[in-house]
Amino acid sequence: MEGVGADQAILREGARPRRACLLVEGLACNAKVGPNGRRQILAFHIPEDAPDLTSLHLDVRDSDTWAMTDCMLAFMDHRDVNRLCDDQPRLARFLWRSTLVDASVHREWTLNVGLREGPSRMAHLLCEMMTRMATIGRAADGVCAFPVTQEDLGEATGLSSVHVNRVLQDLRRRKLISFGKGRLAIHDWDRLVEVADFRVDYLHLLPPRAA
Amino acid sequence: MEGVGADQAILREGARPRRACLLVEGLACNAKVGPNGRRQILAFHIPEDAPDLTSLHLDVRDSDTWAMTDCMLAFMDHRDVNRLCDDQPRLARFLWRSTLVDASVHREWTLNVGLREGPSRMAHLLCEMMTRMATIGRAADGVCAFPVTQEDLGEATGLSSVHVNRVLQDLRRRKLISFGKGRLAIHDWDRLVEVADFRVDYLHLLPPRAA
DNA sequence: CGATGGCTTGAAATCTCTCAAAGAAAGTGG
DNA sequence: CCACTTTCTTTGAGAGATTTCAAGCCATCG
Repeated sequence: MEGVGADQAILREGARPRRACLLVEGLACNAKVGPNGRRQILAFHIPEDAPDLTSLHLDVRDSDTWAMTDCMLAFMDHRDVNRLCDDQPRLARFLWRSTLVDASVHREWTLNVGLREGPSRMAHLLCEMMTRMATIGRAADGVCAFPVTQEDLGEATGLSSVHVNRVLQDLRRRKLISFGKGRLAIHDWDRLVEVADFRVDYLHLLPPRAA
Repeated sequence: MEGVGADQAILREGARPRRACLLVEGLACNAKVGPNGRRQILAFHIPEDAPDLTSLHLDVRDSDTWAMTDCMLAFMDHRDVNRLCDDQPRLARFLWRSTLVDASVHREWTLNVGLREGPSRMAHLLCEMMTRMATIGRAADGVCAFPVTQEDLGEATGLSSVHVNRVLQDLRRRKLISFGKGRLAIHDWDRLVEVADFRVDYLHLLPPRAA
């Protein structure tokens, strides 16, 4: 278990990690810097995510992982993970599956950035975050923590921070959401989903286990 | 081995394939339709690609796969693939790895669409296609087949077909490329790479095997 | 209390889109 | 082989979304 402070790098592009990590607490993101030094956020990581299963079989990291808040991480050597996977095909399949879900989310993000316009694009991101937070039991009554700046939202959606501000105002004016002070509240889920064109399938959520 | 005609669906969103497929010949793409019925192409598939390893561990397909030209496909039952993987960890790792590379490509596409502008975005796509075609031995002297319409290019880059046309004209005028009649020629690789901000790492190409 | 980082606003500049039409190219059937 | 149809490409021009630049505001923190 290790802590990483807010705005610190967890993993850098070009690194060759020898252990896998699990995000236990905090908010992190996966990002790349493009031309003109601008950053594109490619995914957000919330607790229970494994932000770097990718390195299990890809030598060199192709993107950065940043802690957006103070984070707590758990680690396990690749060697051990691989041994476990060899012994327990079900575990291997579970981990593999989770990387496939990540890929599916990436596809949806490409679509999001590629053909939805501002408000819809932002709405989609917010729907996704709320859904995922709910899945790990960290959302209640349409409210969850989402401690990012408007600039971060811009980097995730491919919008300028100025435009993010205007888009958020638009969504607020329509009484769909509240956002501020690290907190996201969705006031009208159905309408937001509609604005976002949010179809949850791409998250490939597992059916809740019987209790 | 099965053939699929141009513009036919190979796999549909919502399907639950029970076999994996390998593209032997032809050009295919992975795509989703967004709101307003527009299509976003998420990846191109060339021979030797396995366009649907995803279904090996994800029950329901989250995107469509289309044949862009006549395609030839080889199939193998998931059951058999899984059995092989259980017996041969190296094969399992190879297949898993290949899905991780797909994810990496998706990340780069998100960046591409998210923060590069028209000409750069198009240039990046063309660099990627040329590199991948060269990798399977299907490019020579900066020329390869790329039988897509400008509309297709628009769907892959998130640009309108009208704008694609103008962007292509721009790249042609700068003597960087030729494109037409299903053929792509890159005249000045270095400058195109620069325009594209193309850094090949994300493709995670394997070092060529010793002969 | 000053300083810093984040949020908000306005206005002009850009890029990209849409609409509309015309020109090439390719395929089809007689 | 030509006439015809369809699909793809090209052009122009106005509309729209989004960006950039610039400034001011507000909160938080040391």
